[in-house]
Amino acid sequence: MTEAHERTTDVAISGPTPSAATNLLSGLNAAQREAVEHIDGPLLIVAGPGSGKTRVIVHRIAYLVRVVGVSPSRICAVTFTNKAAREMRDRLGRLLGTQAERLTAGTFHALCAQILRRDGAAIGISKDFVIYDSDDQTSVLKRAFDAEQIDPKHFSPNAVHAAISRAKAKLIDVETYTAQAVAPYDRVVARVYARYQVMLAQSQAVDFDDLLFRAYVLFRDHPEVLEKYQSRYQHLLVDEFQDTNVAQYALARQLAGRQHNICAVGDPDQAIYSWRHADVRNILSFQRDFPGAKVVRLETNYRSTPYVIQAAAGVIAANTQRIEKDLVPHKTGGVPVVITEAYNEEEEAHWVVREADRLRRDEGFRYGDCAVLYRVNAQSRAFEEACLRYGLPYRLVGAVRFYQRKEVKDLVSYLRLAMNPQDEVSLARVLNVPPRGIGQKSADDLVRWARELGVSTVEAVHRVANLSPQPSPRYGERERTAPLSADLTPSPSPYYGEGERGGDAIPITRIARVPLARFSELVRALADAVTTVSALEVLDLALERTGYKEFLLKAEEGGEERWDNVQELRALAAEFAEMPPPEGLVAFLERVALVSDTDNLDEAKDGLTLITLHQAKGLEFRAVFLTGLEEGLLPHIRSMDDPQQLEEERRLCYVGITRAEERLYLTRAFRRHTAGGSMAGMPSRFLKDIPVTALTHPSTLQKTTVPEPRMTRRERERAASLTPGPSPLNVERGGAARPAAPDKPALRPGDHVRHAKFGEGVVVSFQPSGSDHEVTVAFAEGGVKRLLYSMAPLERV
DNA sequence: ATGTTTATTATTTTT
DNA sequence: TAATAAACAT
Repeated sequence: MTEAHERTTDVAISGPTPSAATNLLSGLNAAQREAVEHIDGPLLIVAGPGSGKTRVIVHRIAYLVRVVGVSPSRICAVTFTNKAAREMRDRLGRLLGTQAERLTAGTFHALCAQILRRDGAAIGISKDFVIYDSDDQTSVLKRAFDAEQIDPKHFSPNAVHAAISRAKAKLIDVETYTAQAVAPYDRVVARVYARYQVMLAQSQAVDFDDLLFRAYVLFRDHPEVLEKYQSRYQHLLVDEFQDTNVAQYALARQLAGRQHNICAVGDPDQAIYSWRHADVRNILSFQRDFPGAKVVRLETNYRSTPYVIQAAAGVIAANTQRIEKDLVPHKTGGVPVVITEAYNEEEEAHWVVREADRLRRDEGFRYGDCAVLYRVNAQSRAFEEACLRYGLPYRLVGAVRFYQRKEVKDLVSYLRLAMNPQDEVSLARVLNVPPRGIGQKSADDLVRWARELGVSTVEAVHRVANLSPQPSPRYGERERTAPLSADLTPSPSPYYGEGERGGDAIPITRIARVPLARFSELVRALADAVTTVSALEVLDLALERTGYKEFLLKAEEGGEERWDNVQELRALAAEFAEMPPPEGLVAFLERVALVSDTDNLDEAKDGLTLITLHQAKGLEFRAVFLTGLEEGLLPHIRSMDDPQQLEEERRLCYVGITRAEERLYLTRAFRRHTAGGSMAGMPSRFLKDIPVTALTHPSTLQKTTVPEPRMTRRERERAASLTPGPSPLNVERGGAARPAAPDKPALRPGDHVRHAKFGEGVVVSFQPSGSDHEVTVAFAEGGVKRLLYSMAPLERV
């Protein structure tokens, strides 16, 4: 590559910079430079939080391209989320321009889907295979239990599912599993596993785990295919390496080939997905499997203040199974970490929301600079309610996932069915949606009949439809028919057999024939459309022919909103309109299956972010509220009896703390509503590992003291009863309870008010609530709202 | 085929 | 407790 060419493609160079190399290395510290400049052979980057990891990755790729002369199309970067892949490409685009588009960047799953789509035929995978998500998996599993006559009350389907998933993540196939299964429980799992795989094959489906497993098998059994990819990708990069599983690591090794140009980036202290079979030991294996690997440690933290770093270091240092790693703060100054206790989760939420509002008002923060982190999704509720009450905007991440919504799944199922009518899960889902007179009874009969004939369910649908060339106009009329088996040639089913054979003939006359005939027509029409029109048009055809819009809007419960979701899906489908008929739909379905909701976090909107600790990985915020620091919640009760899991909880806490750039608040509730009652929880053990020096600041009134975890529950109760006064809400704001907003006159029911956001309304009630007043207002538009008097932007009209 | 009652079960969830 | 699924009755 010539110097002149580099100049023209590099948007980052604008001055008289001597060369691409100097330019790409400037502004990097010594360790970062070392990582960027390493070209040949294995490289392991151990990158602490906020150490400029992404910057190093992006610069290293740019360096390979611009200085070493590697074509971007010969570099493969594997990330853990689609969002991370997109970010990487975007940032690379700023260094390389349009060239960056030729880089392969994606998740392991997306990459494997692509490989299997292209070369899966070698191991018997159809080009039209469908990807089953966890809901789909559950429904297959249910049928597998049924077929194996295993009582789901006896063996938890969830546990069996987890066992199968774990096996796949460890590259254990059905045969091996069966051979190893000795204990009665394992034998049950083995049976279900076998049946489950057969059912997936029958539907031409693969699940998430299969994407990895099958790609591995393809490479293992077909060296010529592997060779193709090995020679294409000269350089391989794996991000978030600490959270890869055995299958993913095996794939990485296969792809790295003999050249061993593999760069793994990770941080063992941030390994938080072992429950999804990630194995931190991959980091240790890396150095064994790639002897002579260069190891670079990035330990300078550019994100957080020294106070935050101190707190983080204190927490993580208590882990025993750990490679010591220092975090050196680059920033100076800052504000101490605040620890606070609220009486219950409601007050915890109020306190947090108020403080976030104060940061915005007094300290130049935006709501979007603040995030509330919690261990379990259930905690989000209190914060959501508090935000609503204060009229504070918020962004709730990943609560109801877009692609899990009923309406979206329904329509996606129609598209999948259009593409691949063998897809049993999708067929079962849409058979009677919207209701078309095919009830549970008819559906069951249909499926039983299909089994008996050894054909797929769609095939059975078509056959039923053909039974009556001129469908009787009156549905439900029972007529005698000629024996069905005569022209239907039953054949022994490879999947269902024995038990069902020789039983009574299925009373096919009772099957809702007319609706089935119409459904058969619909499936045919959709299947035809697949090859002739775009994904969007297929979707619109499905919408039109099913009357889905009317169905949604009629089914009241938030029909409008659900229709909006459909529109959103249409918008996504429109993005694939350019592609020729079958590929567009395939690509669309793949995107739907492999894209997570976190990707759609709307960063444009200003609002307090409510997010789980797991989802917060990789993000950063100026102010972080790490909530629910109680024994049983963080660490979670289900992790408390296992030292390994306990260490993971600690890492989770560490991840949370290190999201903070400037402000860190650690909150807990003395009492919390949990399953069936209210429990007083002890302060989290992690709190006592936070050095006092991170908490104290001479000029701050630190009302809350460092927690005393050794106090018994009784003592706590007593202590609480002795101080019934001000809630922590007021503690920070002057120490004593004070009447809320004394400058405002009280409101009375019947008063007319105007709210900044909700418009005009009438006061319904005005009642004291703690140190404040709760105002209930009926707004002309926007319904009845409960607001906190001191907070709500209300004025009397 | 639909609404009503009872039963069940409740970590995290990048794909 | 509370949310949802399955079973049940209408």
